[in-house]
Amino acid sequence: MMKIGELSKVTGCSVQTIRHYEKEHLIASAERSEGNFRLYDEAAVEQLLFIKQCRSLDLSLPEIRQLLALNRSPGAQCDDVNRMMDKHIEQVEARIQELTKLNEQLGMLRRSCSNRRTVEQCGILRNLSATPASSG
Amino acid sequence: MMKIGELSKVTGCSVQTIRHYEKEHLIASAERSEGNFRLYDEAAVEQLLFIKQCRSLDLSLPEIRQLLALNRSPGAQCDDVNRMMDKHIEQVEARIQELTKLNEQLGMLRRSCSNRRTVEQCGILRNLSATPASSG
DNA sequence: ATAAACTCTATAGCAACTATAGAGTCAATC
DNA sequence: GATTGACTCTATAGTTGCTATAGAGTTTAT
Ligand SMILES: [Zn+2]
Ligand SMILES: [Zn+2]
Ligand SMILES: [Zn+2]
Ligand SMILES: [Zn+2]
Repeated sequence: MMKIGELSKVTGCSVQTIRHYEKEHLIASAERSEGNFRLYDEAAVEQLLFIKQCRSLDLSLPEIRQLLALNRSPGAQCDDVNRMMDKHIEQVEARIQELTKLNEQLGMLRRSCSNRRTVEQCGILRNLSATPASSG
Repeated sequence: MMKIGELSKVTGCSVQTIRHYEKEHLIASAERSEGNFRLYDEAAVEQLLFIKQCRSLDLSLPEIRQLLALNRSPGAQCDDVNRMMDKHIEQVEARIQELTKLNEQLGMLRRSCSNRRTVEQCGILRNLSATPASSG
């Protein structure tokens, strides 16, 4: 059994993050030592690494909670997992599109200014001030 | 002079958002009526539209505050504006790259499961559980 | 006995809002 | 003139996934 500091080192999650996950019910309340310190075993390490892996894929804590629940009910079908992943992928792709469009607009705006002008003639500020044209 | 509700309608910013911008010093404290209602003129409309335009480009409130300050000091050079825009564009591009990579990983993961399996054999959950391989 | 290193709980902060509660204002109707 | 309804006011809490802090207790070493 290890204390929270060691679990933190082993998994690369900060101590506060681990406590945060406990509060959010992503990991079970740990056993406690006589002095009220949290005690963890190998299963906790694995679960925390699972969570970390999910977070690196930008899955939300509620999504991870759902995956963990499915993981615990082995009779369940994969459909739920797949639906969630599809939705998540959709959102990531939508965000990429948004940002790509944004990037184009920023590029155009940036090109409207050359250095060594004073702000009065600044194309950037002028374009920002202009009433936004119809988006066509 | 108009009250906050009309300013909200004209600009498409919510009433709370307008009050929030005031608290954050993006717009000046408005004049008040006898009954303590905020009163706005056309200049307020324009400034709010400027802010809205900046927000649609994902500029942060501090960045917008800086642009507004530059806008008010006409002798200033464009360099500051440009530096900020370049940095902002950099960050947007970095985020796009991150998300694109993420999207690839999610796609691979998603393909590791076909429907109508039970969770025990689920490729997604198994891959999430596996200790993350070196990223090569 | 004392210090260092660790842990505990509870709370506040981040970003840019959104939502709510409880109270006050204003114009119109009965 | 009392009441309704629409509007506004301030202050506060919630969103997301943490991070940082304060103040106290525990453990280990000297
Ligand atoms: Zn998601
Ligand atoms: Zn310029
Ligand atoms: Zn920025
Ligand atoms: Zn599956």
